[in-house]
Amino acid sequence: MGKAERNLSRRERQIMDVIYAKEVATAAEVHSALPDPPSKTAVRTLLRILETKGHLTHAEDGPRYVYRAVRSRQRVGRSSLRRVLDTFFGGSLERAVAAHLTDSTTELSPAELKRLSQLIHHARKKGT
Amino acid sequence: MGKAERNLSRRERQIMDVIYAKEVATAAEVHSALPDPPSKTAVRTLLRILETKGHLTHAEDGPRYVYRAVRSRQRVGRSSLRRVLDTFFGGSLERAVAAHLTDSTTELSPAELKRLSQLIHHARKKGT
DNA sequence: ATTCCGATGTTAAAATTTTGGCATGTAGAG
DNA sequence: CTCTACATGCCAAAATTTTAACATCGGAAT
Repeated sequence: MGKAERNLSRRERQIMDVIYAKEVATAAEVHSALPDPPSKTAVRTLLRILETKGHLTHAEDGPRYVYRAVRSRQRVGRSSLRRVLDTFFGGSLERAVAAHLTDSTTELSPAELKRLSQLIHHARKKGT
Repeated sequence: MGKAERNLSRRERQIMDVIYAKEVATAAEVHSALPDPPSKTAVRTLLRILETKGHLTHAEDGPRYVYRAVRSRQRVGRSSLRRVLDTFFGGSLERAVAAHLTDSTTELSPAELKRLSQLIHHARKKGT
């Protein structure tokens, strides 16, 4: 998690999360995806603030705005993942994967496992 | 990330992160690990608040308190990981791992890759 | 054309968060 | 024993965050 994300307030972060998850969202969509949502007006205010701070941009879609994150999902995702690894798994991807696999609520399809396996296989070859 | 963590303020979260990363920490340690640290008094106040809210406990070590998280690192780590997967990687572990492996700042030892490989291998056998 | 609906911007009050001053207590050095 | 250093608890001020009322604008339907 980068410097930028660390300085977001709680609501701001919740909103950024919604937008990262959906890639793109209108104020109404953000509103309905928020936990304990405040009024729609309040959500719009936050969206405008986030835009002012440079975290979001919007495009106009007819009468409404469609918001999108400025920093790419890939980029922020990577640093968020790293933060989780560092904070909870001693920086180890392996430990994180182990924890995830043994999580009872996790369901991995055989296909996904296979792709994962190939991924690791590739990395091992490369490293050698 | 569970309901509990979602309701933490920015500073509270920063402090919880420090404690999860170190497993255990004194007020002074938390203070020196915080980004843009406020006064030590301010940190102690936050620690007390977090304890009141049930997120931390302390044990006495001579004259000072040693704080520790109430919810286990494993447990919170799992849900934090899941939140990152859901928010940035469409819920897919595979995509997250792919992103992590191609992250230029990532250094994985051959040994870790091997263990990772075995981990997946196991999961595949089990799933079948 | 007019009205209605739903969108946005502005602004300021309410609530929460964040901070540190001050009082107090205790272990350890001299 | 006394003094110093550093710890804690309490509390209230300062700063930030969060909220929504109100004003406005524009498109769509009657």
